[in-house]
Amino acid sequence: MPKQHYDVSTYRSQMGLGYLVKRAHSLMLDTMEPIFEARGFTFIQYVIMSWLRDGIAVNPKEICTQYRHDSGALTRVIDQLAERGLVERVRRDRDRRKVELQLTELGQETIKTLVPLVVEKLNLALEDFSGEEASELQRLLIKLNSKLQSGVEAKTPSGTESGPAEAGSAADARESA
Amino acid sequence: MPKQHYDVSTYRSQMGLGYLVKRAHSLMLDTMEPIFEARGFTFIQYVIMSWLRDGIAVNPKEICTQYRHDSGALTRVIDQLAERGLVERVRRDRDRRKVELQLTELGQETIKTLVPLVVEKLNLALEDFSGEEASELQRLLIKLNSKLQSGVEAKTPSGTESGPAEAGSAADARESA
DNA sequence: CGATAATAGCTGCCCAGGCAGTAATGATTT
DNA sequence: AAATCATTACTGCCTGGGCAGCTATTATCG
Repeated sequence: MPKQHYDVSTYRSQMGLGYLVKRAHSLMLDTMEPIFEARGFTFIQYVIMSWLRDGIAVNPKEICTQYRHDSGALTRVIDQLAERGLVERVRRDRDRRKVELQLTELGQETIKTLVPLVVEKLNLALEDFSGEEASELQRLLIKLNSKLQSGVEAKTPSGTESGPAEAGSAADARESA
Repeated sequence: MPKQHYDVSTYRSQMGLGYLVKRAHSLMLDTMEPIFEARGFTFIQYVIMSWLRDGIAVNPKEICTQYRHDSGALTRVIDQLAERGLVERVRRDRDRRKVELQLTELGQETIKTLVPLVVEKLNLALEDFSGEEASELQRLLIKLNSKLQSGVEAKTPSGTESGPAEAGSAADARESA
């Protein structure tokens, strides 16, 4: 049985992790987007270039899984970046299903100018944080993500899903009397 | 000058707050959505009912600002909830521009069955956390949000930014009973 | 070897959110 | 009181993500 960090009788959604994280995400977007918009980029475009720069990923698939982005949507973003000459798609003979993404010179220059702006914003967002607080926040988020990840993955096996879903709506709720 | 939590020369996007928060948000959605989907609801529908239950908001506007949700999108979600008889729109004479949202009996029953499931998921996500860690994560996220909020607000170009102050929003709602 | 499954990427379709504009009501100013 | 501005909720339109299906390639197994 899990720890009772939250209790049903006292739980209020405005204090829940879901809300806090959603709000942080939304605010983070609003904070960063002006940087990119002013230069004709979108946030997701920056993310992809940034990941390529850092060597985190070279295939669309890797970005999909690690950044949790839809495969189809990603294809279109890469199309945009390729059209603007920022990234290139390379087919390797090793596995011809895979596409290797590479930053062009223009792409490298671009990301090199964007990263400092992002770092500045991050530092500004954390300016009231002590070094310990900042690293603790990072550590706790990583820990949370790790746990959530395992929980999500555990639920993917085929057909173990209990409810047939739909149709029942709220009637489903009062069954346990 | 802001603290140098991140440095340009060593910054890697996979450790950045933006990524960690985005990932947490995405994973949180994936964790929670099965609860609602199996019962014919969406996450945002739950959120609205939950906020109404907790008395956090009674007007669409309040939900928009506090939950950072688009006004137009919210109208449609409320339409869905109203069609299913979960919430009602009430026009008060006090200010006929505003709509007061109320959970119907069905809505109250519904949210009463959903909240424990959410709480359970949250506790599960935090089961490896000590009490201190959990509250520290909450505190740091609130602190971060507060800082980000002020940063975003400061950039509104049009209005005089010296605090529109939004005279009486939550208290306003209560006295009209 | 051939057949089937699995993987990577792409395309089409649908839906929800972002944005701008509108109508109704209320507040403020003159 | 009239005029102007502000606020609230709603609507239409568009973009972008989620999902399912498709193709090409590779892996697995009989």
